[in-house]
Amino acid sequence: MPAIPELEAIRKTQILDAALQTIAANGHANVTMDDICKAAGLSKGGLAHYFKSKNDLFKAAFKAFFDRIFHRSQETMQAVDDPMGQLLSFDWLYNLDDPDLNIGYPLLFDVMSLAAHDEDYRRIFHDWIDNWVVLLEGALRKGLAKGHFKQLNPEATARTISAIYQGTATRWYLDPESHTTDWALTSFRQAIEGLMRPYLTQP
Amino acid sequence: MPAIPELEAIRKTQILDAALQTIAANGHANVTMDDICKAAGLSKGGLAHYFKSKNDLFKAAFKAFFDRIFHRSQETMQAVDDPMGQLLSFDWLYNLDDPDLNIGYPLLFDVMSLAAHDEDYRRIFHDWIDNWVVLLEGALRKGLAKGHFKQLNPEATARTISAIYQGTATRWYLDPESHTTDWALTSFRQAIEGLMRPYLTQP
DNA sequence: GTAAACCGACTGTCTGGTCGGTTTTTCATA
DNA sequence: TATGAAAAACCGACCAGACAGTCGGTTTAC
Repeated sequence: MPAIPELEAIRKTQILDAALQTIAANGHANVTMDDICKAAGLSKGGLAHYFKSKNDLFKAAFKAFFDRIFHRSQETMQAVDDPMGQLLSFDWLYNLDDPDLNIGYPLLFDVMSLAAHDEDYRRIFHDWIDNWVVLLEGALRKGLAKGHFKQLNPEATARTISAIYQGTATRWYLDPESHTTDWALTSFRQAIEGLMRPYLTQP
Repeated sequence: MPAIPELEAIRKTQILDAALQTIAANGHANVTMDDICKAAGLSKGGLAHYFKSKNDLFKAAFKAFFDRIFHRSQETMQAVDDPMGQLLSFDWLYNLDDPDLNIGYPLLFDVMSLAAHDEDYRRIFHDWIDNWVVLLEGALRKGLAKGHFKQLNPEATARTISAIYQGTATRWYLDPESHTTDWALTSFRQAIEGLMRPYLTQP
């Protein structure tokens, strides 16, 4: 019987947080279980009590993080009312003062490189994308319902918009010397506005 | 004295090719020197004669591949004359029958995840991007000179276009069930055409 | 003969997972 | 409330496999 009912949840998030920090700082390939143990303040055996294997832990960590970041972007988007404004509401992606992002970008790159060879990570990537798409699709449908937009395929367009965000963000994060924040902000706005122009009812 | 003058070059490309195939198939983190030795038909000592360390070999392999793919895209683009056509000439990126791409995508994801933690790989990524940008910039400058385009910043716009390609391609490759080739082709065209519309002289 | 090219057994290190043991908590019972 | 058995939580030494790099020796080319 459990000591404290919430203990398992507490320990698990403690371990997952430690794993995320360590993976983001060093890359998944350079992280050992000992590293995570130290970061989590637990012993090897203690950690094994909660996660069967390194693989299990890593997958759980990635899933947990992308869930968190999704909920956050959902909130940010819902703070905006105008559908077009919602589509453009992800400029917080380009703010490195945000601690989530310093974890999020390395993690995303790790997931992508893993997804190229591992079905489970492909699934994690897929789910993450789908979350974004559902959000953007919501804004597009709202715009259609309000009569701001016309004739667009919400899902396909949502995927395109999200791909534009990702493409711009990748460059901005990995090669900041050549891709300033100004460039990133201007780029995604111009690209998304250009993409949406044919679908606007009031030009 | 060298046995055959060209031997070193032959062996090196032989090893690099083997490394690229193996890395692309398994991911850089899952490749051992023995794997590459087998793929290259050389022994450990033989391989060591040409590359000091795993690190050296991997970096050389990545560089070699991105060089190759750059020359190829250069040729493809120069086969098109119209500047706007040149900007849209990278649809071969969305053809998985192409053996280069089955190597290229996994490699690109590996480089990005490595670049997040290693300066040398950041440089490789940077150089690769720059090659693309120079190509696209050329097309944009040509369009300006010919009077097809106006008022655009060639470098910034080239970077945006290249980011659109990359964002779309990433989705298409890693999550093909939700991102069909049709979607990819339509997406990048719509996004790039939308981006370019304000800069066109003849609408 | 000599140097480059190549071989493959060996070594030292790293690391994930295991496992016997210890501490802590719970709870039934007196 | 005291007690003690049982379960959960946790520890860390240990093991076995994997792997990069080395090195003495062999083959090949000139």
